[in-house]
Amino acid sequence: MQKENQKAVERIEYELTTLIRRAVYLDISDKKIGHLERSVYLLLRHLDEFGPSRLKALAETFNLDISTLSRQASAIEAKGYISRFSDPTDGRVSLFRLTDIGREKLIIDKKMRIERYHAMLDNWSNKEKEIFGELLERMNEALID
Amino acid sequence: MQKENQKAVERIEYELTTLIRRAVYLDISDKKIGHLERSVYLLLRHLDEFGPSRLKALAETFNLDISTLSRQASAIEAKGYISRFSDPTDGRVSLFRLTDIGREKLIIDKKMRIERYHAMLDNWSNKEKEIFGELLERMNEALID
DNA sequence: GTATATGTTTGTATTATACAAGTAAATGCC
DNA sequence: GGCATTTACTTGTATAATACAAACATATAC
Repeated sequence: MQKENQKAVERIEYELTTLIRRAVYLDISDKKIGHLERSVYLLLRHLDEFGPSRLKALAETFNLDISTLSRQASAIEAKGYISRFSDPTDGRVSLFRLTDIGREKLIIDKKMRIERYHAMLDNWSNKEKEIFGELLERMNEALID
Repeated sequence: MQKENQKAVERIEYELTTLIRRAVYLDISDKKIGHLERSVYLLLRHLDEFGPSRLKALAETFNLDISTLSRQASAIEAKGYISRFSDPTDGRVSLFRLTDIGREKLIIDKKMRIERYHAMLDNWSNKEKEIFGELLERMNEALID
């Protein structure tokens, strides 16, 4: 029993490292989904889901340095996908929110991504998809220290 | 039914992007597992599993440019984890194989990684771990174009 | 009202990467 | 059997993402 368990965990370790390599590649390559870079997609999605946010919070969310987020956000702002406004209660803080264009871009890309997943998981049963989603979510919880 | 399916796929898309971000971070951060960088770990593991390999094949395996692999392999060679030998049937080809030190390092890191997964998945049943491994493998197959 | 703390931006260095040019070896053709 | 072409790899160069540190702006505490 312990041995079975051992094998299963080894398999998860193996498959996860492989998955990360392939999925990241897919995002970078020609076959990349949609128009938004991975980092942009994630940032827009976060703002869409959780509402306006400031740099420090975004940096924590994505486990990146604030300076990195500062540049990313400026670049995305320059593209017009997000806009900056001052926190009325604290003049130091820049808050970012999705623009209409940004939301539009996000919706388009999200749709394309989800369609690609639909196609990839074509031959999976609904039950399998549900279980996979659930286990991924639990894995993600486990990944937070 | 279709709607359920839709939701499940959306969840998979969401959880996978999150998982990639977190898992990659974990590899980079202080909490990183073992001593080997992600790229080194993957390369050593590949040589261990599939035997000696040449640059071109490694580049294809990892979806990276040959020049990138050339530098990576040289760096890993300089550390003494892999060694280079000439293909006896083709003088242009450099083949790489694990050294004893490299194998040792790989085993240590693999053990640490698997232990971490064990700890993270502590409260999963064996059945859940098995299913997750299986679904990840199928996902990986689906990710190949 | 000054010292300190906080939020962000900017300067700089590092790393991973791709693409292009160069080098060495093999293959093909006459 | 020697030259042209192809193949495998290395090296030069550019770019992008990142972290860390310094600078700057605003807020808070005493």
